[in-house]
Amino acid sequence: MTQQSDRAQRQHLSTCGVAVAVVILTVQREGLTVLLIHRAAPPYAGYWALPGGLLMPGETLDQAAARKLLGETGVADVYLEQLYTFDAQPDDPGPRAIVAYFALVDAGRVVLAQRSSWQPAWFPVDRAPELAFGNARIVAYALKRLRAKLGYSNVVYSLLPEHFTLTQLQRVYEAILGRPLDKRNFRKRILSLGIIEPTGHLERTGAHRPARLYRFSRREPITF
Amino acid sequence: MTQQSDRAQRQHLSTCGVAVAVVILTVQREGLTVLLIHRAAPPYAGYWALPGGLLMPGETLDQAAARKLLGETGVADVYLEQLYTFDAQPDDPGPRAIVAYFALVDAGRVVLAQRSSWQPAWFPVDRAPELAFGNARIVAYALKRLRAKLGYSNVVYSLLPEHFTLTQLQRVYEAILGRPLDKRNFRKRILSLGIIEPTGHLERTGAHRPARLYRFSRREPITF
DNA sequence: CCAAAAGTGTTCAATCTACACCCATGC
DNA sequence: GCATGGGTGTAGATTGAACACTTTTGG
Repeated sequence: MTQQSDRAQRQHLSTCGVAVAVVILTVQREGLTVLLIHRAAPPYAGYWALPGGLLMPGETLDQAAARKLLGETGVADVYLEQLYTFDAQPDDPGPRAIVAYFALVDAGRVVLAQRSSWQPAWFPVDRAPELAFGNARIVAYALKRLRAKLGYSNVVYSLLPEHFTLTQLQRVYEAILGRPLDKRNFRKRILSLGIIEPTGHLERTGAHRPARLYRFSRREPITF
Repeated sequence: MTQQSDRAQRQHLSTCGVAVAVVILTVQREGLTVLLIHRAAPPYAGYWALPGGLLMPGETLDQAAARKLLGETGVADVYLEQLYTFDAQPDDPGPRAIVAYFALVDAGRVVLAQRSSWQPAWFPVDRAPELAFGNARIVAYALKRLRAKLGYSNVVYSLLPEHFTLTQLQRVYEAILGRPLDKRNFRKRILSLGIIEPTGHLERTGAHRPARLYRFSRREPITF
């Protein structure tokens, strides 16, 4: 987000009671990480916080969340879902309610918006610093929901490239759940879920037997 | 809600961007019914709508929802849960976002707030009139969530009196799901869920064998 | 030839589904 | 004595969990 629009939002703030916050998650070598921005100005100057801000005129909640996501990461068309609406902390100025979203992005496609003074950075979800605005409860909630959705949805489609192997997919699941999974059972369950399909091509990289490539049948959230 | 506080909220309206709406459901002879109020004044004069309104100063979202529920029905301490946050319809005045809740109440305990000009009334969920503020999507969502939660939670505790028979409980499940359930399977599943326990007493009313009475182990939402 | 990752089936336990009859009571 | 609703068990199918070895490739 630019400094201009930030200022515009601050003026808007006293007349608008609702804000969005986005829990942007990705999987890297360190495991599951969350994108945080560093606050330079009060309130909570010096703290880290979730990307977020006020609704702009004429904008829907989903659009505001997508705008925040795009502004911080440069990505669109990823898994983005409303999580829950939290009360603001009693003593915080500004909005009364925070509509939280969570998004999953492929770390490889993200270009962090270093242009702003916000210094966005990835933190492992279990080693995040203390957060502004009581945002920690939002991250905890996102994590819980994500883990629950792994079992019956295609949430992770935006954490992987267009084509991928079952082993890559399994690594993502393991990173999110924080525990190893049995290979054969994983393959059976995933295939019976019907969210992915073979491309018919093979991956021929690496010092091993070529691997069948898959893709997600639908690259959009499936709701049940 | 009184006319005074309604007027106070209308003034508050232009400075506050968030409202709550409550889908209050109960089970009656006709099946699952939803509480609606009749709008006398614009916007949507003459339409039926969900009980709702703006957040009052210093109040949390949950408190606002509970206040609305108490104001319309006189009940508290029932199942009340946040559902989802919806965008207001683009052309509607007032709040930008509607935080929807759903509540389940025992029709026997409710005293409808006939004092106001709002004429609250129960409508079968599948035969409700056209609703103001695009509220129909909220009712549909509540219904879907309620049915999903039946299988693994104690949601229905506030639809039944303190003591009840398994058959009464089954009637409630059938009314919500809209289909008959097998008696033996229902009893096995419910008992294995561990949300109810026998009281040790018997119901001796009716021209039939006395029935064992049960109660819910916890009369508060269980979160999983 | 060796390291690295891909691929593949079976057994057992637990859970879910379908299904029918006898019993205690009030009238 | 009969109508009403209460109470109970089993067999078959499905689902989920545990578990180990062979294959192909690049270096």
